[in-house]
Amino acid sequence: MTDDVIDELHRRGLIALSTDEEALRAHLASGPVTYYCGFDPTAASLHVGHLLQFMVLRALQRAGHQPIVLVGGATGLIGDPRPTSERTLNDPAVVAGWVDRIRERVAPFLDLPAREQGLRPPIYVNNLEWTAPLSAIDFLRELGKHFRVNRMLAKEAVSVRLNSDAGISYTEFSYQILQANDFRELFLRHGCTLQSGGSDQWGNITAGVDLVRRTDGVSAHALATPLITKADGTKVGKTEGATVWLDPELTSPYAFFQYWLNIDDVDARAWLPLFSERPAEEIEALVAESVERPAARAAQRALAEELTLLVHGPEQLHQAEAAGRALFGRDDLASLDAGTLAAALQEAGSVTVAGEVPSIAQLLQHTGLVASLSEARRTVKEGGAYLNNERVTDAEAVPAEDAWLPGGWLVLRRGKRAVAGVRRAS
RNA sequence: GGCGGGUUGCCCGAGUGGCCAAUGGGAGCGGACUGUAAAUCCGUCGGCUUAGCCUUCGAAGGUUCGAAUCCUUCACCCGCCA
Repeated sequence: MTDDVIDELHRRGLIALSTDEEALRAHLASGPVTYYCGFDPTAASLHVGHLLQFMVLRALQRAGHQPIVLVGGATGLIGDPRPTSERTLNDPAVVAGWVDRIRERVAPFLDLPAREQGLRPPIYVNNLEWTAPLSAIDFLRELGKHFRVNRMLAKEAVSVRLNSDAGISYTEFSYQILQANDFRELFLRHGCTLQSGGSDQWGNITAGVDLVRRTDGVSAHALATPLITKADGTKVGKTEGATVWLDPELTSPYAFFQYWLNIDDVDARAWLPLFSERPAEEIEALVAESVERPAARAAQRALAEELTLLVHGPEQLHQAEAAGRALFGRDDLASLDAGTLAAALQEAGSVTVAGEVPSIAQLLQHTGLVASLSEARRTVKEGGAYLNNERVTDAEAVPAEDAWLPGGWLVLRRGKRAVAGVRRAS
């Protein structure tokens, strides 16, 4: 049992808000604490933004505490109020599918350390278990009585929406009650006394702390991570307009690795302590290195390596790294051996063609580098399409016979970074 | 239930009968510069068999030579009143 988790979390910038910190320190020092963090299934997978929550969960687990991972099978059906507009309700069967898929992907973050370092294995729960059986009468009598509408209206997420054109539905307004009840259920079932989450969840989290105190007379605790932002103000966890997911079927380990490798210097330095579990001195050294020789991208590389390893494992990391070297290295493509090329292109994404060879515009579309033929033609016109590292000038042209590289491959590239392979069926 | 306002391309937001595939901003994408950065500048930004054609302005009908723009009905959202 180490008593400096809070120090570590502070050092890494992972605490934006917390309930009485001295009380929390004392609580953590008094013995293993059961804590939880919830994830709502609003998509088939979690993304880079959720990764931050696992950093907190892991740090607490390393300190000897008992993690609970909650997947919101119930709350995912209701929808947490977003500041912009009302959410579209998802089909219950779809949400149930997402719950399973997310739970599968989440395992390595906490199960692996439990197995390898003898830490406490996580408990997995789904709030549908206790929320679905809740009747309207119970909801209103047992839970509703503990909530003052005045306070509920004052919560940031609600007040923003009340003042917007979109307004807020009763459904989403009720969300905080459900999340508060989760905390209480976990307290009753598992003795859970600490909840962590993003600072955008703070209103919901404190609603739970309040509920546990009112109903059970216990002072529960809460921690919230800061909202991470990018230096340029754009959304975190997006690239090429697409979300960077943790599920390899949605975002390949190669693309995941590339995402981190490409974040800008300012962000890389700022995010290193948040996302890296390296010792403080090592992180400082990497930041210094990044300032001194930004072009080497030491901070980006460290993040890419550490997180790809964490999310996808050593084998995938190795392949993602090798692919990046092959595709962006100085070497002439034709000089790469067939095996290296094939492995790299399979990582990057590839399609196989049989029979008559399609035009370059069609190949760009087939590989997913562009969404439509119009976009393919536009890209060529703008000088952004490359075949084997040579700029393409005619979108309708068919790749020449001698363009095929060893192993029957073509390397298509859009812009500087988006690469895909085309293989000829033998 | 009554009255009023609204629904436009990824987002915000102009547009009130032809000059509208639809002003502008943001995001995205490409190029130049670089470091597979950032900032900046330039270009682009519905689709297709691309000097042309097709489908878009909540949905369905209608008026008109012609509609995002006018009329009718429906759906949804917002506000005020009951």
